[in-house]
Amino acid sequence: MKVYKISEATITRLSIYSRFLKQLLNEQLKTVSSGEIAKGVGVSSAQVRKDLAYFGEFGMRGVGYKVDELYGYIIKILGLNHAWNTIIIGAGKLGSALALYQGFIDRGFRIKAILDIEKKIIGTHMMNIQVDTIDTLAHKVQENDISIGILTVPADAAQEVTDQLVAAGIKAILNFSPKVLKVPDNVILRHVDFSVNLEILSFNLTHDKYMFPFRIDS
Amino acid sequence: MKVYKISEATITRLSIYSRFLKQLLNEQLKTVSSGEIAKGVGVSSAQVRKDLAYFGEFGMRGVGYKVDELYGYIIKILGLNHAWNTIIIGAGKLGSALALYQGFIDRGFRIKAILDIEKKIIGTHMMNIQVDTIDTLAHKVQENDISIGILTVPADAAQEVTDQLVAAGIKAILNFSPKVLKVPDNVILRHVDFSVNLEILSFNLTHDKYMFPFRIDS
DNA sequence: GACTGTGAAGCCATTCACAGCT
DNA sequence: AGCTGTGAATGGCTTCACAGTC
Repeated sequence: MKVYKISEATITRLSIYSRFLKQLLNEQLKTVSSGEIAKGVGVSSAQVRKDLAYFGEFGMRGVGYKVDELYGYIIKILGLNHAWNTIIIGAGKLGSALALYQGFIDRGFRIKAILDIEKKIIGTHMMNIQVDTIDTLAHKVQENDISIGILTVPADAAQEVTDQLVAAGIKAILNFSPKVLKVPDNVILRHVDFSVNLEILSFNLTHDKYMFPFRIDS
Repeated sequence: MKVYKISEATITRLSIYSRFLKQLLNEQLKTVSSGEIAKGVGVSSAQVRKDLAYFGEFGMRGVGYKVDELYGYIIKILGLNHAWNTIIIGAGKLGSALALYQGFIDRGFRIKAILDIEKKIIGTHMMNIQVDTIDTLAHKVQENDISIGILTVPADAAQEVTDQLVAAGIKAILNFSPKVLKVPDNVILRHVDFSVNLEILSFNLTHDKYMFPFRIDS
């Protein structure tokens, strides 16, 4: 049996393809070629075909892919054919922005709890969820069968909250705090770092085209 | 003259190293080895040395790096030795979260304007900035010497606002909307996509360890 | 002895180019 | 003729391993 190692880049693109296909579905298109997908999302057509080929043969030679079928396959590959329960820790501006983010709901991510330590936030409502205290964390995770924790706490609280999530049996964490976190091997961790993204822009604005023609000290 | 192509991964790590070094500075540490940096941020020590070696010889064999010096070099490499003026388009929850984000201010990113189309938001204040209408965009960009646009508008408005930013002479865009944007070659574009990040977690939770042992249709 | 800087090797992802199917 | 699926080639990033320096 052939075993493929799928790169993160491939998964990222699959997610983008699926969003593009959804748009085509809304426009009632029946079939689409790898070249059209490529053009729509800004990659090469060979890349599109390679990405899909890891998972099966979804296309028809000479024709392309059936939009609805391909969309269904990718949703299944991404594991989005069922809902995921999530918990948000940190009910500040960012936490509430994420709680209200329509994109999550559209893709089957359900926010089952929002926690904070700030007394004046606790008890307020976001969507139809009441913000609760951090010490209910383990209870919430277990009671609601939560797989994914979304971290929007300040950097200095991030590792402690992470440890609590891990102890509560969380399976994956999406970290928005500007802090490198340590988790055990069996917990999946991703980091969305706003400052890093701006700093990459800063680097590119400063140096143009990623080329560094001489050493900084020369 | 040797010309290096610097990878985005290297730049990302430099940004992370600099944050770690700042922490060491606060702790009054004088020197640090590549191994200690590596441990602190979760990469290999060879990786740390390679990343730094693209830009110069900053270390002392047998000793390590002087923390304050190295921090200064990286800040300069990243182009953070001066301030960057930015504009936020979209004053919803996410836009205001970013406007108030301390991490941006700490690293020298100044928000000079916040725009929206919603009548009831326009005129309100965030930090000490008054939210203004979208049609002041070109004027704001030019008047305030703005290099970076931060996009937090809904997907269906994103390309139109992008075109306006480009026309106004923006140099770089950080896009938070779930939309693939087209910009000319001379404009730098980055995409922070919340849904994609959650969907990568979903994929990993579903398939474990990135291995795909059989085709989806087998 | 400790740690940097770096060429070489190894590994992984993307692109090429074409055989094969409709 | 058009488009997929894929082995081979290419290009790029990371790790290895060690000479060089303090």
